Amino acid sequence: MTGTKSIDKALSVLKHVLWDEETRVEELAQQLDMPLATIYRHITALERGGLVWRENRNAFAPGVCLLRRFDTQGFNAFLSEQSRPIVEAFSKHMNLTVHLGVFEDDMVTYLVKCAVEGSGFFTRETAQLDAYCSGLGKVLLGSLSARELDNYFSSGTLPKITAATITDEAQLRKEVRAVAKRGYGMDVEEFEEGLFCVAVPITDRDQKVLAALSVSSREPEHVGANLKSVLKKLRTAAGDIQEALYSGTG
Amino acid sequence: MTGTKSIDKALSVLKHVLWDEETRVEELAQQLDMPLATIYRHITALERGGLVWRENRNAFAPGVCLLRRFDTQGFNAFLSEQSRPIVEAFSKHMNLTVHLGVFEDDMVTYLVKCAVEGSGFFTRETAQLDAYCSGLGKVLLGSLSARELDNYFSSGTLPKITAATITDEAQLRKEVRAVAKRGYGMDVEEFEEGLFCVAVPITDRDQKVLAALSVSSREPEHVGANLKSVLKKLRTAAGDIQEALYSGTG
DNA sequence: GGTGAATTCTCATAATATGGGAATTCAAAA
DNA sequence: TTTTGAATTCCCATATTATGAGAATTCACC
Repeated sequence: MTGTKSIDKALSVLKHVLWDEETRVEELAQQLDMPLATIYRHITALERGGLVWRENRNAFAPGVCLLRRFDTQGFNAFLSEQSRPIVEAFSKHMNLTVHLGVFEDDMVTYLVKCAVEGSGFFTRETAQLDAYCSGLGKVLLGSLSARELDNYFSSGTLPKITAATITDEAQLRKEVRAVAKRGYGMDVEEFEEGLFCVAVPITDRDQKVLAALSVSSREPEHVGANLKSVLKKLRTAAGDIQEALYSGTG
Repeated sequence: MTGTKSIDKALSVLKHVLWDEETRVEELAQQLDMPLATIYRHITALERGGLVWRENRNAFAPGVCLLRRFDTQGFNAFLSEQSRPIVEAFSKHMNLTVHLGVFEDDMVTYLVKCAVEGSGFFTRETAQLDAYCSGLGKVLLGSLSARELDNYFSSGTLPKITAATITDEAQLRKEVRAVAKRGYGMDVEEFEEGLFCVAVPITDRDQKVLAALSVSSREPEHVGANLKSVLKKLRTAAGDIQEALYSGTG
């Protein structure tokens, strides 16, 4: 009970803010008998931590971290809403098809897809696809704990989709570890002949992987000569998305 | 970003502890680069706030407040597990039937029931019963916000079960307000002829009502001459249950 | 009842949170 | 646009509070 006064206060702000549908900050200050400046300071800290999301002037909602942990549906909705404009702008800027996906039930769920004209992709938003055969999927697999990865491998098979698809568990494990280590995943015609893909993780501020972002292309130089430049832009976009998941800019 | 250093740290402890299935406190200290004493202090604060529940030496789980907000099922399970021994002891001590119930879908869900021999009650655990005609139900109704109460009244009728059942909305609203104000609810043959019942709220440490606890009896003195004494014991038991919902003592 | 690990306690001190009020930003209206 | 009142951030001297090493205690399992 000693040495935690400010924490106790911050937690009680958290509870009031999340447990009451609507909260005027000034009323809150009165209820909790704290000066306005203090309340605002605490709210800011909670936002920065991803515990609280500021809906608007006097409505608060659970932040990314709480959604991620306690409300998968809400998290997915929030993530696609926040990332969509960034993904769209990015796709337009690159003139390439861009996907954002999360790992769910041992599959990749595509939450956002921005396709460029012409290049027919059969992926659709909210579609679930296998993880082992795409760059995006491999990034997500790379974020799993040892236990989760074991579980993944124990519950499915790895059908060969193209000549390049990795179908050997040991080899895929190695690849996934490598992807996690180097921080990006690639897919060179493993999913479809003539299709190339680069993907990076989208993390929260604590480096926990929330989703992955990929560009797909039919031109090999995107995974070859231009890889470095593509990666840089992907990472910038991923960073922008991370930012968008927290209320402040902090 | 200023004036919240300790809060930031506490929040990061919270996240690590809840987002990782298993956490050795000492490892955590290393990961977060904080001294052991500090980590323990923060964990204690989080437990005290009802955000974290200490499963055992190195496993943590969401505390009451988080369960209540984000996981109704988990909350109910937790509540019945924690309260059952207390309810049982209380029932034995009083030699009366005791119920613990929560408000869910405009009904009362009975989570724990301890009946004394003989006095046949048809309530069963996990059964859902109407709220308007029992002392326990009225306590729970008394904890609703104006909006929730409006919603309750707009979605159901108030059938007359016994001669004493309150079936008029205005009258029930008045009764519910009174119950909330005086801190306990009674039911004098409103649910069953010859059955009397006294109920008090079980709250968390922030005075938010989580559930209600009632004793039922066929002897009118329990709601008459002995009311004061019954109430006192009920409140003690309710307090004990509150305690049991937080890891530490306090 | 013994043993090693986990947890709490202690307290002087450094570090940090505090808060009143001014300054600024915001959002809705004119 | 401009106005306007409210919401939010900023500022900074100071008191308050968090800190953390190590000792003391409790715990859980043998």
